[in-house]
Amino acid sequence: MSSTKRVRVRFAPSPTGPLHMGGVRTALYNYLFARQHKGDFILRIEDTDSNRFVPGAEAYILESLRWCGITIDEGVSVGGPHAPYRQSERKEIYLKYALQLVASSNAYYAFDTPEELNAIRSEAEAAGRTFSYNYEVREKLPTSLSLPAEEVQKRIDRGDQWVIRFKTPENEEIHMHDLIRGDVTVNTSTLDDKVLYKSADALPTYHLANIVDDHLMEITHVIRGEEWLPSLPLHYMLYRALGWSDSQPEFAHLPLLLKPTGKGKLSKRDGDKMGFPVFPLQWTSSDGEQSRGYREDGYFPEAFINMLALLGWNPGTDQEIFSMDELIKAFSLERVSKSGARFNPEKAHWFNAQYLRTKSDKELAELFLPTLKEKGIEVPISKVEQVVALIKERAAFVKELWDLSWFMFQAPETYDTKSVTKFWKGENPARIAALREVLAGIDDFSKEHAEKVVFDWIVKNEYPMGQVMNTFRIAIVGAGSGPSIMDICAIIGKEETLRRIDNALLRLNRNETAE
RNA sequence: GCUGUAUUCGUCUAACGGUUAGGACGGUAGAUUCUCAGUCUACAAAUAAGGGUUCGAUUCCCUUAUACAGUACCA
Repeated sequence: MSSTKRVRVRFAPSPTGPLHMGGVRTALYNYLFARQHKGDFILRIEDTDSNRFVPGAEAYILESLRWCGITIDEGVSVGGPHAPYRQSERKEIYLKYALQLVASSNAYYAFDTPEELNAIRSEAEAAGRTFSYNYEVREKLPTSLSLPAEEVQKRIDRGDQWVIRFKTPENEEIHMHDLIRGDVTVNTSTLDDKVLYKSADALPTYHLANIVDDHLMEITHVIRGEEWLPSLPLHYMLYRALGWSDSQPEFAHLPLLLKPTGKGKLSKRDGDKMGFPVFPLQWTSSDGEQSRGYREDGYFPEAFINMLALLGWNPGTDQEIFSMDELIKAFSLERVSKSGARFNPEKAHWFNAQYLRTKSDKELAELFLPTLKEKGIEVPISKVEQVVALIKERAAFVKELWDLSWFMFQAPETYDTKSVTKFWKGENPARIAALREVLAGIDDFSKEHAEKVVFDWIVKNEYPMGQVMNTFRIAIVGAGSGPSIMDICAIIGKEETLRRIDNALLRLNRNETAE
């Protein structure tokens, strides 16, 4: 188990579309494992299915990893000693190994066409059976096991299409070990003879390419999604048949990410339906359909990563907020859960709020500036910092900052009807008019001082605090929300405070409300 | 169907045979003598079911149920 070999892991997505958050988590766990062991994190692109290739998908994967702070040591985009790292550019490597397997009787040629197989499958299905290409049928179908050698050669020479299938042994127990799940045993008779290589496009299938590349690239740990667990026996047999058992990597199969409600694993549709992103970055498919991304929705990459890390793994302590460096130190495959994790968008939201409040006022002010500019507001950055300091605990996203603080930058143009009918009545307007004169007499307009003066005045006159302050708030903000009223006044200044009161007095006493 | 994997509060999870089954998100209530938000405090909330093994099972074994995955010349 313990090896002195340098740890090398790989993330091997196939470029069939945008990388979904489950894929990002797989990449993250690989990355954390590599960093923790001072090993290498390799990015390999598994594009052996030419039919499913999607332009832009590879660039998307690269940009997603970059945004998340997952850096690639070796692989597509950075190169390395085992280049190329794109399987389509390695296609001439694989045939040799497929042939080697045929030569050692671990594989055989099969000449069935996809159409023929489909026909056999539907026929079996109609009869209530399932067709499996295995030890029971391989000698009855057109294969190099049933056909005479000359016939096989003739067909190949003639240019007939063929595939090479793995010759799965009959009735053998394969004992496997998984770092997360422990020991798993499977009987080979339940398996079928998987296609390893296809002449039609001169490309291997996933299984062969994966094993060959992992071996050639000296991968020591394969950390991948649970959907691969069923093919683990095949992979074990492949390593054995190729004579590579000694250097076979260790395996860890990660639990799946499930949708927030209902059945099944998280899918692209869920996000659109339930209002949260399933992709790290925004993605527009070829048919113009757009999917939102965590980045565009305003998530901080640190928050996204933190949330993802804890979905299926836990440190065994109560700590929940982790920087990437802390994750690298704390991560362990042993503490990865065995069962699927349902994704909870509310927790993602909470993580972002946590990260937002750890940002300095200066950082947040700078992030806020573009929005202000868009609204046509030109104010010194120092004022933006003051505002942000006051409201950052109320926000989860930078984009919420404006709704939380617009009244710090401009006077209300309308007044919330509900608040007005509740408070702008009786003696309240007259009290506000009187308060205006009190405020006009204050020189030190700091929150602390001005607030003391106002409160003293209210107490002295035996006014009801709530009535006065809420009415005051209507004049300043136009609605019943926001930070402490004197905090707002201190920021907008005395002059603006008085102006807003005058304006409210004028308009509200004429009965102008939001309607 | 078959094969495999899994199963603790609504959700993410802790407890590596002995705890009043812990924490977090979300929820509810109270406090914060100006609102909303926040914050603080409190509360509600779980071992899928049934058999074993054991002095003692969330923890080990078996059965059932349920969920998920795989069952492609896709990855």
